[in-house]
Amino acid sequence: MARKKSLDDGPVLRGQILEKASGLFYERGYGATSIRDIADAVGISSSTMYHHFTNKQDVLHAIVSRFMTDFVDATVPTLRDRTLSPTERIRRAVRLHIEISDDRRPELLVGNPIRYALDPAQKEQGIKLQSAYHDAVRETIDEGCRSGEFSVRDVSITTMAVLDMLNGVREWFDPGGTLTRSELVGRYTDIVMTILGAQSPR
Amino acid sequence: MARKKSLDDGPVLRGQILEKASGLFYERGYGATSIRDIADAVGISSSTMYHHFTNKQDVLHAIVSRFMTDFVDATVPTLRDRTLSPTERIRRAVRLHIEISDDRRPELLVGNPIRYALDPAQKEQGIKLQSAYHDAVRETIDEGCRSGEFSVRDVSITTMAVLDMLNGVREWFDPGGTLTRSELVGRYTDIVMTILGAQSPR
DNA sequence: GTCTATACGCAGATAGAC
DNA sequence: GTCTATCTGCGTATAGAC
Repeated sequence: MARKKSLDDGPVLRGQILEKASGLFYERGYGATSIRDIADAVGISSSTMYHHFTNKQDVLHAIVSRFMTDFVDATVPTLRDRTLSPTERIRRAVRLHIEISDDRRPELLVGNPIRYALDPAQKEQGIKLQSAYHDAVRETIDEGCRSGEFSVRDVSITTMAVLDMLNGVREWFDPGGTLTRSELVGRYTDIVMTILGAQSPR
Repeated sequence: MARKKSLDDGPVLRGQILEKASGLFYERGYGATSIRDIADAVGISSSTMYHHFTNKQDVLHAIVSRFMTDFVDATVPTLRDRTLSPTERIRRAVRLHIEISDDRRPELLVGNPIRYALDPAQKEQGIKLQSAYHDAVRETIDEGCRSGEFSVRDVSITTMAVLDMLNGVREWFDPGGTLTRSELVGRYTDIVMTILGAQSPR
């Protein structure tokens, strides 16, 4: 207690802005959401927005950047954990990928406008983070092939196929439907293991 | 020859508008492209745009609708062709899916803003077309399972996994890269057959 | 650090002549 | 069927007081 308000409220408000902004971008799209909309949702004036972010693009970038950093931090260490077998690492990554995609769906889907809305430097940063994850998956699959646990014809193409499969889930999975998330994870883990030609299906 | 200009130019101009519009939407995004931008690209005035389309949303809808109709027309008859084995039907569908996605990439990616930019009725039409394709794939896989050609645990989930894998290609495949399109089709066909547990890799 | 007020531009869309 | 001219609103972004 007794923390100074000024040292705390800034970050807190910034977080609130990002939260409301991702929700609005998710619902209406980036282009259809105005700075005023976000300010209204947070309960501040639109000019206050410009005190915390330089412009609307910066808000988008902050959302994407934070999400992707969190995603990489959550997955890459597991994929790089040499105390686990490649099979086990991939199994865990499949679960994490699906769970994070589901937990933070708004932030994730906000990524769609990235193609147009971010400037080259911002886009570059996103691509770097994405590559860190992709590379970790690719190298794990490669390692599994060399150890004999996996068997695939082309590691790079197979990696992209697996990642696209996992990324697609966010577009159609309904958390309120009859298929539970953990069942989905189970099914997808099996499919991924089949693609990788895993020897021991368990 | 000797066709009346007035009977021909309308449709032609409409087609030109759709072509330029999909290119611009693809490059800059739907939100960042104005009616004036499209009109300038075609070489007409912005008000002429409103003679051919009721509004900007209508232009987007026309692009998406035309593309999806063509896609369904190209794939579903093959998937429903009972003179072919399920294996052969899926193989052809994989090829068509990848080739059409590549040939008409701008129109396809324009689909991204659909989530926000189209009204419910327009969205509904798109979903219906998409379902026609998805259902055809699902039923072909199901038929292959019943005939013993395929073996999967859950037909619906496997169908989504396969479709997501195929849809992902458009995001990363570079037609000018070292991997040729036909090699890609070959690799993806193999992967799909692996997922489906196809007996004869042929 | 937050506000009110406002500049400024551009977008979608329409009116009405030819 | 195409144009020129124009309306109208909204969005980003800033100035400057408190």
